[in-house]
Amino acid sequence: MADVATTAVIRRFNRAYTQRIGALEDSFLGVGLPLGTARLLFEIGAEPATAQALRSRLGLDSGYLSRLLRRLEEEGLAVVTPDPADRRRRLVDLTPEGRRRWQQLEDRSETRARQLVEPLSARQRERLATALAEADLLVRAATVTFEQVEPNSPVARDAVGRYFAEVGQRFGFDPAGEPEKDAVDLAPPRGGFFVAVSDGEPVACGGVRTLDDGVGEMKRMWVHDGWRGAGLGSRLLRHLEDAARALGHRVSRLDTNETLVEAIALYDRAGYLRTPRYGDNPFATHFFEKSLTAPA
Amino acid sequence: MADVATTAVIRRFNRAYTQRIGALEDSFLGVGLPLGTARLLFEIGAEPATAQALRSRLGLDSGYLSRLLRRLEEEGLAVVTPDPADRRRRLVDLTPEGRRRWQQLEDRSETRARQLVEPLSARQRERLATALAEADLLVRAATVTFEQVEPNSPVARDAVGRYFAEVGQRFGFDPAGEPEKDAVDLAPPRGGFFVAVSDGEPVACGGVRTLDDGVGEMKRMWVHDGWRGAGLGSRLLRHLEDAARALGHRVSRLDTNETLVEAIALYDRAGYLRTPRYGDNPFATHFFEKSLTAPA
DNA sequence: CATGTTCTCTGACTAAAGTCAGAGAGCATG
DNA sequence: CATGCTCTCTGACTTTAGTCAGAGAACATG
Repeated sequence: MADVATTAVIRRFNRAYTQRIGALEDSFLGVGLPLGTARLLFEIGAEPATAQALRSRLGLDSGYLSRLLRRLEEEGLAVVTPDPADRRRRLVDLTPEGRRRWQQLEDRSETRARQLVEPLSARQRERLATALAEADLLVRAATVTFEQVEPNSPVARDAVGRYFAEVGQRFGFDPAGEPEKDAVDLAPPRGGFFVAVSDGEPVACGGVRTLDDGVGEMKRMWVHDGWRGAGLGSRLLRHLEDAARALGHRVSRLDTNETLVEAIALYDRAGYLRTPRYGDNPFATHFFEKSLTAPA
Repeated sequence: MADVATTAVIRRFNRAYTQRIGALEDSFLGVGLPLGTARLLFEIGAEPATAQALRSRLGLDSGYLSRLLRRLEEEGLAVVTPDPADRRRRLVDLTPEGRRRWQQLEDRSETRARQLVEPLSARQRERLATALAEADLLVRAATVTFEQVEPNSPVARDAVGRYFAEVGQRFGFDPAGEPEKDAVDLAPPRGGFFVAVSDGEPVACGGVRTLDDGVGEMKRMWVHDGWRGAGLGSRLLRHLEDAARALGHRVSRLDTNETLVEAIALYDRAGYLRTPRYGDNPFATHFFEKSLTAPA
């Protein structure tokens, strides 16, 4: 029933908002380009890329994209050059004139947003910003997905690097030698590593490895601090548990440091039970265990 | 600067939200109708209407709408009949089959919304609902506009009826004979009456009349109780002051009852000063006055 | 009841959006 | 270096979306 209420609010909001802000989409109009072309221009401006990447970002047919690019070229707004690394591919970027047009789109969008809040008082604007930021966080968190990656892939190293930085700061964890072990332990066939990426930035990660036959361990669980309180941690944990089951684990263990109180609370909530020390992690002060076969 | 922050939040939200929920728009797809046609179907289903009303709701060209309607008719989804009251007009409604399709769109939208919140915990859903409801209120309030109407038009009577109901309840105001006076006092050339309508419902109203040469009075100021706290009251007041200036008023007066504490606070904030009783309104306990010519 | 107005519809367009089937260049591999 | 694969491009479409200029019926008014 909370469900029904929530979806009703969402839908009510959507109707009203898109009607009023759908106007924002119109901001793509009025720069003398048809919508599709303007959207492409905007996307290139946000991040120059290969034709292929643009196609997947915008979900376009390759023939169609080709024509749109031609049009932008003709208008002197974009340049398409062969990628030196692979000359089948094309690199697309904006010309100075194209960037000027892109800035126009930006300005237009900014103006619309300003017009929207213009009738509101400072306090109301603040309330609106707070509400939208909260909604933004929750919606992003709800739609983020966990991808399995190699532990030594760039995105994984990025995420784990942030994790190390944080635990280094909080309880002096020393990561010496750890990445090398992870590269084997947290990769198939005896482990797995997962990251959640939003807008190109890692926002959470975690891995699972096999300790013993049927016994696994969760490692490197981390959630971006701007993303805490949106349920990413428990989703991550559930995801890791599924992965552990797929690896044949019947029991899952993990350790943590007493300074990570949010993590400890999370493990408690998720049904992990305190257990005596296992292993020789000198930084761990708390140890947990959970059966993965018990009925939820 | 609060401005910049607010617009940044809005734009960040828009990008993320439309990307994820823009999916919601897709819900118009996949029912075997092109987007425009589906949108029309949806609109008819929400409230059957004349072709004219649909045209203005959706902003369509009359020739285009005509063709879209023809298409819905051919597919057996809608019926178009002459309006008995004016046989130039056409009434449009859905057939049972059309209503079934409409329900499909509804279900699809509901499903999307449910999928969105599915990964969230109950508490997070509640937070999301609260945040979106707050944003919804503020955005609606910010985009509502005041329209001048005749004091005895249906929409004005509706709004004033709600006002009377409320002040009747709060301090026993008796509206006997008032509507007849309003019909003259709050209409051009010596007055004006304004309502704000959102989704077909009046959400605020207020009028101005001429007491004396250069002296006006604000009357019937009311804000829907679901809409309080969003700044509608002060916007309404500013709007009425503009109208008063247009009528040549240099001074504006108003009275109110002590039970209406929010209204009193509003008048204080807006620069109205307490003044001795004027007129013979037996229900008024507080009297205010403000110069409309003084520099803001 | 003549005249102007309102409302819907049709015909005749144009531009945008999107699809599909190759062609051709460039790369990767055995 | 032949073969298959990947990536982009072109040509030849179809469908949507939207505009514009009347035509014709129905209403409103003097």
